Amino acid sequence: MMDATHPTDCASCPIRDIALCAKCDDGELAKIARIKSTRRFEAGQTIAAQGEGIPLVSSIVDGVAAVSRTLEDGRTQLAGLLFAKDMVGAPGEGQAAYDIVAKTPVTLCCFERHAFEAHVEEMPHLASRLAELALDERDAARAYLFLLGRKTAREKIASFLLFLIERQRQMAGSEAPGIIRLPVSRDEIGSLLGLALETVSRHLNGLGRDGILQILDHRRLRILDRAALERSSGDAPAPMTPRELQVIPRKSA
Amino acid sequence: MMDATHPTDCASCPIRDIALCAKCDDGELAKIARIKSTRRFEAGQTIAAQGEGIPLVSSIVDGVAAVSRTLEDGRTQLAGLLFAKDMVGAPGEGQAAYDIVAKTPVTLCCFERHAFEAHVEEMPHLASRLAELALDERDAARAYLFLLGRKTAREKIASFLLFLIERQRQMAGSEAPGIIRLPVSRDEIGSLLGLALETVSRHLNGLGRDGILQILDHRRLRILDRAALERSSGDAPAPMTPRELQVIPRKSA
DNA sequence: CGCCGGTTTGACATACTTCAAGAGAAGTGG
DNA sequence: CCACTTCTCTTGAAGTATGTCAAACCGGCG
Repeated sequence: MMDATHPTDCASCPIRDIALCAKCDDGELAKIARIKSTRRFEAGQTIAAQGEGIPLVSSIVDGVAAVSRTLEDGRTQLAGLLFAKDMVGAPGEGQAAYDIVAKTPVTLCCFERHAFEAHVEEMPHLASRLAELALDERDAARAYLFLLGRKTAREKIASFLLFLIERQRQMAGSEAPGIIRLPVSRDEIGSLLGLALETVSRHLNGLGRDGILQILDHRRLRILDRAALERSSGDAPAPMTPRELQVIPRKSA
Repeated sequence: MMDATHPTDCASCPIRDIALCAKCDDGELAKIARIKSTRRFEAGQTIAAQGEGIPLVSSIVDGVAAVSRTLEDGRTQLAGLLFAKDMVGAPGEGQAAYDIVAKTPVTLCCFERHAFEAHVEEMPHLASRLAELALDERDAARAYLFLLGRKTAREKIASFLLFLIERQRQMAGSEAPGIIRLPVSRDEIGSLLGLALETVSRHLNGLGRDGILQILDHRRLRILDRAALERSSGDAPAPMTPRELQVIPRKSA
C-alpha cells in the first residue's frame, strides 16, 4: 500500500479502462498521477454541497453516490445515481450545482482542479475521453427524461431495477446473479423516479405478487422473471411478436 | 465567398464564440474547415432518425430543433429543444439515439464524422470544447429532470415559458419584449413537459384568466405579469443563472 | 423491552388523462 | 370572396393513477 495521497496504483485500478484516463498512455498517466489523490467517504457523507466550490475533479472508483438538489423546505430531489467511473465535479464546474452524497462507502480518485484543467487543454487523450464521458452522462440524463415524463409508476420501477441489474452486472459479480441490492431507500427511489415512497412500495410489492420478483429484505430482492420485468418496463426491445408482448398489467387491487 | 459546400465564412459565423470550434485558433479552424459543409432543413423535416446511422457531426447555427423518442404505442417524449450551438450527432455517436426534427428552418454546420473524430483525438482545443458542450447539455438535461419529476402542470408550463423568454432574449430581440413566440404546438409542448395537450391548453388559458399572460394567437402570447409567472413556476426565487434551463422543483406552492 | 426509522397497507382526495364534441384558424378550390 | 376541408385548439365530463393522510408493522439497537 502506498502513502495516503497515492494509495492506489493506476496499473491495478479497477476502472483503468473506463475512467477519464482510459486513453492515456503511460507517460500521460505519470503526469496526471502527480496531482492524484484518493479519498474515501462513508455512506451518508456529503461529498460535495450544492453551491460550494469544489477544488477537486474526481471520479468514483467504487461505491454509489446520489446527485440531488435540496430545497428550502428541506425536500430533496435526486437527479441520478453515480457509479464507478462517473465524475464528481467535472472540469470547468467551478462550483457544485448539486449535492453529491455517498449512498454506500465511496472511493474517489481525485485531481487538483486547476492543474487537471490545464492537462485537459493539452492532452487530447484526456480531453476526448472527458467528452465521451460527458456525452454518456448526457444520454443517461436524457433517457431518464423519458422515464420521468412518460412512464407509469410500475414501468418506472421496472426500468429502475433493470438499470440496477445492468450496473451491477458491469460491476463484476459481487452478488449472486438475480439478486439486486438496492443502494437507496424507498423514499429515495421515489425521489429518483418522481414518485411518492408509498407508490414505490406498492408497486414493488405488486411486482412481487405477480411473481416477477421476490423481496428478500428491504434492500435486497431476487429477480424471478427477467423477461416479465423487461416487459413491465415500458421500453420496447425490438424483436417480439405482438402476441408475446401481450401484457395484462395487474393494477394494484 | 466560397462554394456551395463552404457557404459560410467562419470569421462571420454567428456562433463562432460558442460553437464546438470556439477555442480553435486560425490554423486549427482552417483544418476543420476543409471537412465542413452547411446544410439547411425546413420546419418539420427530420434531421436524424432514431436508430439510423448519422455520417455527420454537426452544430445548429440557426433555428430550433426538437430531440424526441417515440415508443411503439405512440407515447412520445421530447428530451429537449436544440438551439444555436447545440450539437446534432456528436462525435462517437455512430447512430442516433433520438429523432431530431426541425421546428423552424434550421441551418447546420456539418463535418464528416470520421475525419472530425480524428481531429478531436489530436486537437485538445476541439476536444475540451466538445467536453464543455457535452457537460452543458448534461446539466440542461438534469435540470429538466426536476421539472418532469416533481412539478405540477401549471409549474411546468410557467417554467417552460420562462425558459423560452430567456432563450429568446439571448437570441437578440427579434420580437417585441414581453411577447413570446411558441416554436411548437400544444401537443409538442405537452410532449416536452410530459403532459396531455389538453392539460397544456387548460393551464395556458388558466394563466391567461389569472391575468398573467394574454394569448394573442396560437403561437404568440404576451406576458403581462412576469413576477407572477415566476411565482407560478415553482422555482426558488434565488438568483442563480446557469447556462441552460433553470428549474428547481417545489411541491404545492 | 421499548423506542425509532424505514416500510407496508388502507382510505380518501385530486390532478391529470382520456374521451368526446365543438370552435377557430388556415389552407384549398371553385 | 366564399364554401369546404383540415388542423389545431378549446372546453366539458368522466375515469384513473398517483398523491396525501394516517395508522400499523417490522427490524435494529439502545
